[in-house]
Amino acid sequence: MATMVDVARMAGVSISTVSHVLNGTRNVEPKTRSRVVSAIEKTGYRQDTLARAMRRSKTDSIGLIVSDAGEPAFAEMAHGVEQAAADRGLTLLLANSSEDSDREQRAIRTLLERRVDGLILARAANTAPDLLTALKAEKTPVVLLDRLYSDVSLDQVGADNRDSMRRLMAHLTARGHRRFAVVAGDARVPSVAERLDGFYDGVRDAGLVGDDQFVLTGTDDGELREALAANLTQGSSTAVIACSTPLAVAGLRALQQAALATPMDIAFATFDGFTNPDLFSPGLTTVRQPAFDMGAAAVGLLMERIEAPDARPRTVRLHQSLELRESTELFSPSNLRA
Amino acid sequence: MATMVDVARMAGVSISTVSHVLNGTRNVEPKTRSRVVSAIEKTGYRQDTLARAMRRSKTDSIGLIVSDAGEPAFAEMAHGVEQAAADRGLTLLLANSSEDSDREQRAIRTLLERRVDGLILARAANTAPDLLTALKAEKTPVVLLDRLYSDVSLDQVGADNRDSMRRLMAHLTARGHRRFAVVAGDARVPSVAERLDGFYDGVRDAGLVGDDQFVLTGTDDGELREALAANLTQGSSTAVIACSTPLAVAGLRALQQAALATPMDIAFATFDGFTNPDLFSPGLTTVRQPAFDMGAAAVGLLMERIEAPDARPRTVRLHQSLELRESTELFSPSNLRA
DNA sequence: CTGTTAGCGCCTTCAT
DNA sequence: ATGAAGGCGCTAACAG
Repeated sequence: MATMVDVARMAGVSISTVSHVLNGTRNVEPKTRSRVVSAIEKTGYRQDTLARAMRRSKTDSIGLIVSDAGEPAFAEMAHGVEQAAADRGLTLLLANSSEDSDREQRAIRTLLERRVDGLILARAANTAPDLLTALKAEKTPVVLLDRLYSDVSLDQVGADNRDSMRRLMAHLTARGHRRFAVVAGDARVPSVAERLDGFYDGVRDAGLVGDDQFVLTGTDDGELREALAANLTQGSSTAVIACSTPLAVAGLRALQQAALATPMDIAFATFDGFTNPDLFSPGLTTVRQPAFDMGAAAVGLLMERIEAPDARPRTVRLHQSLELRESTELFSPSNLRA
Repeated sequence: MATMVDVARMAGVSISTVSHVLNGTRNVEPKTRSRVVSAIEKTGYRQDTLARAMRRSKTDSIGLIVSDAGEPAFAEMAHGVEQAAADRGLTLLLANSSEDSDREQRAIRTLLERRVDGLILARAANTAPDLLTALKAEKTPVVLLDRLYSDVSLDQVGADNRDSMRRLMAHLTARGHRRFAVVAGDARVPSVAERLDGFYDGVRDAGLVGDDQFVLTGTDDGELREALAANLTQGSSTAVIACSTPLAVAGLRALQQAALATPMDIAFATFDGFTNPDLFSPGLTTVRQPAFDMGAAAVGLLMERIEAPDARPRTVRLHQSLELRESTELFSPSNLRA
């Protein structure tokens, strides 16, 4: 592999001249420049990013750690991050913690050792709180993605989970629903907790009692499905809300298991469930997360943070759209009473 | 940030000793080692991967370029690559070409400049053939993923597309189907071409005529959908096969557009369509691609190539499972004739 | 407008 | 069992 020395020798100049035409960092006479350029082509020279990064102490790369690369929402966030990074000439280092705080810890360390210019973290569910404070102590800028904290002074990008759930609840309660089954999942995950807050907002808005509601939390999707099926079989709820893609799957299976048809027997809605909720029968009412844009926004905040390390940290929440479809439309409990 | 010099000074040893305890690369007396270890902890020293990589000319990282990070299949391959890489202590650099050969070119260059130890490429549809030969000239090992060549001496990991399609066809022709609509997409994509080959295999197996079949190729999903809807409205086909996730979406929409119900009016099958094809009504017959395993296998081949640069290139094809569901079961053309 | 030179932090051969 | 020192390829003063 040719180095700058080879180029310099062939062009009959010093390596600093080569460096400067490469980076456009000072004027060089047109004809020497062209000599250098043709020498670069002739030798097939390519910059060694490693040496360059070491010297400049800047790698032009960012790291992204997601908690579950298998979930469509995170895949799409990663997509957005990659795009926004590439647009800015940054390379993306991707790691997956698989919801495991140890793996997450290792990933953080690895990426930091690789001297990424910044780090975007969609943290695992069981991350120890002090990780964040440790992270703040690093000089590497960090942006939290999707899973936010209320009490941490870091840049964050999330969605308006609480408000979206409240809007969904307004829709459902307006149709007469009074008893809900919420398949929430891991309540340690902030986005889940936010959605639950929104749920109780909606319960209160409608003058209902929180204790009457069936809220399913836990990390074992199979157990959640069983518990939901049992609840549904008893006819305890008239509407089901699933809070993620895997839980939407679990929810639909529970409906099958309980032999209930949507929307005739029960209403069904999902948070961030499927990419094409309209293709289901019935079409699924869905709160859609702008995952791609969230990823892109995280890169934006990261860049701003790098520019201005001491600016006040910001939390950005993107709007989720509430898409109403047949799964919550055709049926309302009043039908039953009639 | 502490460096080895700081650690060495604090421990009262030379930096070479520090290096050797760090890498376990030669014996050091237990008590000096422990002095070094505690100095490392006290200083919070962390290895600088950049300097290390430069010196060893080995980055412990691999690059992955996918043609469309938005497609679930590629997201899942990326997931598999990440996992397999992390298991081996390798960091993943991810780039997305968005099916654009220029972006792909740039991504390759970028990753090569970052001196990845190896490169996995799911190439774009319109990649110039000479790119591959150029890539072969590089000393960096390359593995082709999903989109293979028959005439290139590189390691490759794909799926048994041709055979899978043939099996799907056997299933359909056994049920009496004679006229098919295949939503193929971009025929320049090798995996698509392989599936078409398998389709014609199946046509021949059943003693049918290829010219009677309706094969839709092209890059504009909207156009494909319209053309399919037109074909279906005329009742020209009794079974539809969609060759990718976006085309499965287009296909289902075309069915809606033509006001045809599956499986009563028409059979529908998809290659690599949705993650949970059983949740659709009716359940969708699907050839499922082992995307995660393909990604992992690519990392495996890459590692072997790095170990043995001169071994004979291999092409690995993973098995796709044919999942039969109601969308091709309940209806058969003989019903109509009866 | 161009060249010389000192490191960035680390690994590794060569001494001791 | 340990140290000294060269150099990986590059950028950025500092000199002319």
